[in-house]
Amino acid sequence: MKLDIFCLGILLERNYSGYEIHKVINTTLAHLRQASFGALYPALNRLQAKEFISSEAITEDHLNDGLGKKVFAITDKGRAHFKAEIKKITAAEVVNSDFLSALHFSNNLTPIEVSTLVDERLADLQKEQRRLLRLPTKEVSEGQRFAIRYTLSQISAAVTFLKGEGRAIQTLMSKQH
Amino acid sequence: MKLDIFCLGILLERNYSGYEIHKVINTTLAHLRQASFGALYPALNRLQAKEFISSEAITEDHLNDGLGKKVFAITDKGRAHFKAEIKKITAAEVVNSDFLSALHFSNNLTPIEVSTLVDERLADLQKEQRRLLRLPTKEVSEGQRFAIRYTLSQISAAVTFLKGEGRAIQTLMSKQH
DNA sequence: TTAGGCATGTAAGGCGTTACATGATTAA
DNA sequence: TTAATCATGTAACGCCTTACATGCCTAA
Repeated sequence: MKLDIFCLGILLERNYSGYEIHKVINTTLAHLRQASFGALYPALNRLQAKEFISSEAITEDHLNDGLGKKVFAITDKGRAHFKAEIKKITAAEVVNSDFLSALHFSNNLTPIEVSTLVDERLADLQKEQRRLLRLPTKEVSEGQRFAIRYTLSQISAAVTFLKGEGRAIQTLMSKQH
Repeated sequence: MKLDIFCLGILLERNYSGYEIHKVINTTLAHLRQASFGALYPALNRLQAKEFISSEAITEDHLNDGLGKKVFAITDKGRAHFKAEIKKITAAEVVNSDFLSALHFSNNLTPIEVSTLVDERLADLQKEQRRLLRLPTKEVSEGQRFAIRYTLSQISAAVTFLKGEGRAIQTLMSKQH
């Protein structure tokens, strides 16, 4: 899902400034995707150029140079565009895992490097698990709860696997050396 | 992990042509990443320019225009580069799920569209599960087995979740309409 | 007063995909 | 002979990250 469309989806809920959208994506929606400012601001400007969103300047200064806080609202045209685009999404997922690739080639790593990698991944997973568990479950849609629970089940399986087999690989790797 | 480095890792095992590397990545290593020809051939040419790999022409014709089958072999310089690069990999993973994003915003979809999406994802997961189970477990390194088993455990958890809660969401979505 | 968060934006570059272009070999 | 698979490559474009540039507001 392109960032442009993702932003429209967020603005469906309520109005946001660009800075706020960045925060929402990278904190409460971090299980779906990430977004940097360098991608986000041009995306919002494209959406506005296509009249999918409208903006209202909040701070009075810098109106000419485009700076100062702006709050965006989705337009009817934007809502229609979002509904059309989300229907095009298929179940196909793109895989690209540095962690698994490193482990696949792990006979080029020392047992210590492997176990560090596994431990770091475990720590990241548990941090993400805590984040998701802190998220509000009231006042969110069924679909939002679904995405959270799905991710939690994936994390849970990964943690279990790494705690079990992750420990075992360190012993096995040691024997190869 | 950049495609260049990934290719070096594959060539560590044995010599391959570009076409064969493409096949290996997109079939037996599909749980790690994908690669298109448009990315692969320039990557191999870059690696050769840096003397990380060497090539031997197999077919005698088209030697001048760069066409005709070539088989690549990793050099000592390439081996050293790979070992240095794989050590740099951290446990951080990038998330970007169209499937989950669509479900997050699924109040803009009909119950039928949601259930189609879930069913397609389930079919994809089960197809991938069968592929991984058919993969040889002998003659592969401990790390390779680890990556396969990790992915299988993730798929297994996803299938269980979608079969259980995935059915439930269809009922819940219907009530919202 | 200074560090950190709020706020917007541009420029360069990285890494990839899709589509196109070409041609050989092999099995039905 | 024809379709599929083998085989290599380029060009255009998409979408993103990192780094840079600027400046305000607020609480310790």
